[in-house]
Amino acid sequence: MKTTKDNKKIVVIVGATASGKTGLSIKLAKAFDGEVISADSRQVYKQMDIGTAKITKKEMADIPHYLLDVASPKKKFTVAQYRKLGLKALNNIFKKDKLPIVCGGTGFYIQALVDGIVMPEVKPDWKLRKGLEQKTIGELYLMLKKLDPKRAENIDKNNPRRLIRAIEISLTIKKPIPAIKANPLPYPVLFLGVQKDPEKLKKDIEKRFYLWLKQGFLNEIKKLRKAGLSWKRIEEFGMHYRAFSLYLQGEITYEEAEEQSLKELWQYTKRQATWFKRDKRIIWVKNSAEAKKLSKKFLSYEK
RNA sequence: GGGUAGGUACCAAAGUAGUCAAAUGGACCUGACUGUAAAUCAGGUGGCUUACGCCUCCGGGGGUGCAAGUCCCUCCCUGCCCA
Repeated sequence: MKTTKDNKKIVVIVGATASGKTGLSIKLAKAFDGEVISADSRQVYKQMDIGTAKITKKEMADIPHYLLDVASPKKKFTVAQYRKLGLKALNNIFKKDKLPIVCGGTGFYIQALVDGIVMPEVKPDWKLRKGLEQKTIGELYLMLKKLDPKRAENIDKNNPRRLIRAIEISLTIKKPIPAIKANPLPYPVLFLGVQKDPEKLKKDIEKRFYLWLKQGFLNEIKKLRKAGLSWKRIEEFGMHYRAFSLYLQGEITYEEAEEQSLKELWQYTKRQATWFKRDKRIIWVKNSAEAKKLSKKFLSYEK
């Protein structure tokens, strides 16, 4: 089946980590002549393969993939860049008359791309941040209120990270702050969610985690270090990257690192679930057959 | 056997007479998330109740006292030190 120029559609695959999104994306891509746009905030980085469960060349089975390895782990990658590159990839795929399959676990990225958030690119200003970090959240809030009353209205007042970023943005793009407006893609989108029994999911996460370790996850971290990343930066990647950085620095034991990783991996899947739960467009499927059926139906009608 | 420190809610750990259903951290649950998102943040976590409130609770038992997690006696248990 082929999509045609005037029949542009998008399939989105979401789900928890280790739920089987990747496998499904390949199946759908093969069945419906698609190409994959990854939506994963850590797989965008080069040199982070094992710990991000990045799809391998072999697994790709010649299906083109986008938004993988597009950034240096030294530099911060943001949603704004994701959206920009994602849009480009989308057009690329449409140009080839193929079906774009957006697949990943970073709900925020998917939202930015598909539902559209217009945002100017603002690079992190480390000096600024360092200064702001000294302030209390009350002070930060007041500051933001002065700079951008509108943004201050609906920001989480207790969240220093968001406060700082908001200030940073309004300071560098000067006034007036562009109202962030939703700018959804003008194409029909099918949202598929890969569902897995929680018990099974937990087991699979664990299994995959130990596989990473066996595949040399520790070496991956060491390589990142050699490439010049600070421990602090590696810790920012979170979860097992943080836990094992701590271990390699001698701050916690290996066992503690394992335990902490597993714990945080699970907490992460719960956060993902919370995020996806509220998106009522997502149709939850239990297997690829179901997904194929739904996709077929979705793709068969003309726009 | 002697000495000593301790036994507090799922865990760790404050509290040493009233303002304690009991600080704080973790874990867990629920949730927010339109600019670091694998990040960050919020709320909840003895029982019943919409709520006011009521009941149960700080190793066991017994006291003192208007009032006890907090004081006294005793028993049990744990750590450490000396035998």
